[in-house]
Parts: sequence; C-alpha cells; structure tokens
Amino acid sequence: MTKTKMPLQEAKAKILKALAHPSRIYIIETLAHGEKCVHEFVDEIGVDFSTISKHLAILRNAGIVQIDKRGQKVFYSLKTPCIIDFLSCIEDVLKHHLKEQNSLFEHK
Amino acid sequence: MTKTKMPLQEAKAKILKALAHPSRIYIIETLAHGEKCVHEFVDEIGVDFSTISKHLAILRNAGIVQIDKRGQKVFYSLKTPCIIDFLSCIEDVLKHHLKEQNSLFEHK
DNA sequence: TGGCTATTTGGCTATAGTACCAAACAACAC
DNA sequence: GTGTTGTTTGGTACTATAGCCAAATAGCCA
Repeated sequence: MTKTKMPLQEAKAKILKALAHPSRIYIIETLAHGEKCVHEFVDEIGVDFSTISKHLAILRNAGIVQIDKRGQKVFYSLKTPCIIDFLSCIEDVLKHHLKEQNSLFEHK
Repeated sequence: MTKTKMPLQEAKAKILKALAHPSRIYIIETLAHGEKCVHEFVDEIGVDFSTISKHLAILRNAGIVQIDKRGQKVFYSLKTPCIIDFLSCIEDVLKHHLKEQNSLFEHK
C-alpha cells in the first residue's frame, strides 16, 4: 500500500493506534473521572515512569489528552470526552464476542 | 506490566489493535455498505491477496467481521455494525485535532 | 481425474512498538 | 548555588506487525 493512498484511513488509524494499548486505555478510563499527573499512574499500572510518560506523549500527539503544567507537576486530562463513548462501544463488541465464544463452549 | 493486571483493558486493546490499520479501516468502511469477498479488496487497496486475507483474519479474530462461504468465494460482512459509529467518533477526534493544528498555523 | 479460481497458511525480511535503565530537564525549597 | 521531586528524552534490547512470495487448501467444472 502506498503511503498516501488512503489519507483519511491513515489519519484514523493513527488515532486508533494511540488507543490500542492496555495501559493507554486504562489511562483514558481513569482520566474520565478527572485530571491526573504522571506519577499517579506509575503505581497503578506498575511500569516505569518513563514508560508512562511515553504512553501519555502518544495520547497527546494523537490529540486525545491535553496537559496543564502547574508547578513541578504535569496534569493530564481528556481533550475529547467522546473517547469514553467510543470505549464503551468497544466494550459492547467485546461482550458480543465473549457471549458468542461462551455459547460455543456450551454447545460442545 | 504483568500480563493479567488489566484483563478488561487488554481485551479492549485487542479489539482496538484490530481496528488500527488503514487497510482494515478501509475494509470496515467498505463492508458497511454490504458484504464483499477477499479478491474485491485486492485491487482497491493494492496489496497482495495474502495480505488482505491476513487483515481479514485479524478482523475476524477480533469479532468485528464474520464470514459466509458460498462456493469458491468467502464473503465477509460486519458483525457489529456499531463499529461504524466508533469510526465516526474517531473522525470527530480527528477533525478536532486538525482544526486545532490549523489554528496554530494561523496564529504563527 | 485435471485444471481453474478463490482463499489461506508458512516462511522470510523489514519496520514499528514497548519497556527498561540512565541521563537530562524543570520547578521548587533551602 | 545544592538538593529534591516530577517528568521527559536517549539508548538499547526484545517483541510484534506488515508485506511479499511460494506453497497449500477448498470448491467448482469439464
């Protein structure tokens, strides 16, 4: 596929890629309840500071979160709350998928 | 991050990963208008048969598309039409993001 | 059966993503 | 200034993903 064949799809893929990681999904779901700073995620997710910081940079580059520097801390918050609706929709797909797999087991 | 620390987020990430590729987004958007078989995508997307087949397998494993074998052909269709709503939501994020970048340029 | 079409799978290489550690920055306190 | 806290960046190793080609499979039609 040539790089510029589907510019719109590429732009959408970029945003979806930014969402497509467990830690980043956790971050987004947490930010839905209010802003947080980097170190708060470190304990919760259990990875290195630098790793969290990079995850947040990915979300920021995708236009999903925004920052607010106050003192030494950097507060992150959701820029497009619509992302939460999106994730609940993904949850529906997941449930649908799991239910189907379960019924496959039941009929074995 | 331990493998089982965030099972729900991991499951969601799996679905999002399946969506996070330009060709696969194109496939999904096309399937919104009705079922199609593998070879129809080959010309449109411009990659090898095997590559398209693998993309479709990824979408199938994620529970996003379903297959219907009729004769020699394998017809693919959307399993959860709600996926289309997600993508339009992503489009909103994209527009929001682009608009902001443009206004940055204007104020330079 | 053989030949044809449609699709999938295996193998390979190249590229991209993730996570760690260490070092660099930034803002405050002293 | 030095020290401390919070965050980012660079480097590196490892894993995953995407693409191609070739081979295998599946279903039709003579």
